[in-house]
Amino acid sequence: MELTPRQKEIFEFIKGFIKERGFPPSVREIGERFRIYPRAAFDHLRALERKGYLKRKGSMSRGLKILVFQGYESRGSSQRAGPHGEHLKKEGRLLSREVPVLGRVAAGKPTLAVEHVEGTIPLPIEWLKGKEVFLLKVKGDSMSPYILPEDYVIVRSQPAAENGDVVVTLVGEEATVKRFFRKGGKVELRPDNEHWETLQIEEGSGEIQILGKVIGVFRKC
Amino acid sequence: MELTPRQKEIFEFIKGFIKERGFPPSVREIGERFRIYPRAAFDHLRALERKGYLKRKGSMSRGLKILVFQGYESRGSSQRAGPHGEHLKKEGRLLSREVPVLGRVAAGKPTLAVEHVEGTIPLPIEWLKGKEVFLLKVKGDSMSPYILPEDYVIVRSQPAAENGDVVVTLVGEEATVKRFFRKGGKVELRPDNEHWETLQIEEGSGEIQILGKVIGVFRKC
DNA sequence: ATGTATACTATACATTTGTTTAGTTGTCAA
DNA sequence: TTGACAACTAAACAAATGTATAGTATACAT
Repeated sequence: MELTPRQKEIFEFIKGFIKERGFPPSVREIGERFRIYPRAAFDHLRALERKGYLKRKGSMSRGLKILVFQGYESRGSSQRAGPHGEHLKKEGRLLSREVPVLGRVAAGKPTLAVEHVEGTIPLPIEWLKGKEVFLLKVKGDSMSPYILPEDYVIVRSQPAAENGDVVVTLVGEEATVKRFFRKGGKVELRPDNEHWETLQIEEGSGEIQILGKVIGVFRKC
Repeated sequence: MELTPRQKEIFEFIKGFIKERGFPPSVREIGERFRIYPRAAFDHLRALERKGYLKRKGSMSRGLKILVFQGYESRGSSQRAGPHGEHLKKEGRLLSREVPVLGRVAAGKPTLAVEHVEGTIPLPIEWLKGKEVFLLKVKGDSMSPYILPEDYVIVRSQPAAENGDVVVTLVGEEATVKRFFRKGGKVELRPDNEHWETLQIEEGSGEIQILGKVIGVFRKC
């Protein structure tokens, strides 16, 4: 159920009010803000409740609870409802998922051939929605100073990339993190650190394999 | 200012109430919970406000705003075995904890007086063991390229630092991330980015306040 | 001994606030 | 054209709610 522009306006005001002051606005405060009568504001609250954006608790003053925070749920999307590695909050909402940290990445295998899983780290589930993600502990300083040795990179499994993306690729036996560029028929893997050399490979030669795109960095000092 | 056991009990109830229902309790609801008269509950609210734990907004119904989220002084023990924000694995082992993301940090208060909690992010509990930790979303590029704008820094609450530590300090009204050095009687706050200037302050002048040490960085690309 | 702080009872008052009743106006689809 | 919905006005009611007045009892420090 979508909101009308007016309802959205009012919903945004309520969210902002709570964020700023720590408690929801009263019916009259909403009315004052939009120069409408309490009854009109009240009607809007009922509409917002009917559409599932908030809940009104009985007839309590300021008895509002925001239910929808960003957009909606990705309805019917690929919520990886795996049986393992998920954490439940008391209410039952998913908040984090155990993401595997891969040591070495096996050659040949598509993406997640789990030769060496060094452990797992819980990550916020919002950052993983609908994605197949793994972590990699970075060894070299080829992407310094953007990514430093010992950093964990959060990698989204995907077999292709766009110009400028930071990718994890399998060159020979080793997994490396580089910046990806395609120029004409050639693929370039550029390090951010100038002390390292750019790799140039013919496209489609099969010499490299893109494992995924770096969508985050995790540094534990 | 420490809370009495009774005040702590009531403060915990208020925090739990907000977390569960989305809005603060009324004076009478507090009274009913503890079987005391509205006036007694009201007195407790005034005590909690006087001690800086919450703020009452005028005479508005449920006009409460929590200011202090994590325990009091971390004198001695620290492990906040709070009932909220923790995730349990199916076997019952703790793996992650919801860590608050602070927007602005209030001046004056010891360490953890919080103006705006923008949300929470689950972090691996092993990284937080025995520490009092919060997150801060970085705004400027003064620590670039080590820390970039929009990065989250993981901050361990502590009132002092050692040379070379990256710290979060309160200079005037604003919280800034800089590298800390002490030389003779002067404190230096150096940015990694040369385009920014080093701040020099007399030690013990009270002009700056160390909020904590950066123990991690979180980048969502 | 006196003052201050905590923690409460009991009643009362004045708003604040959610909600009701009773309508109007405009849009848009069946 | 009829009906549903959105978006409102205007006034009123009853309940919820913050707060004041006026006290009691206990603990602790000066």
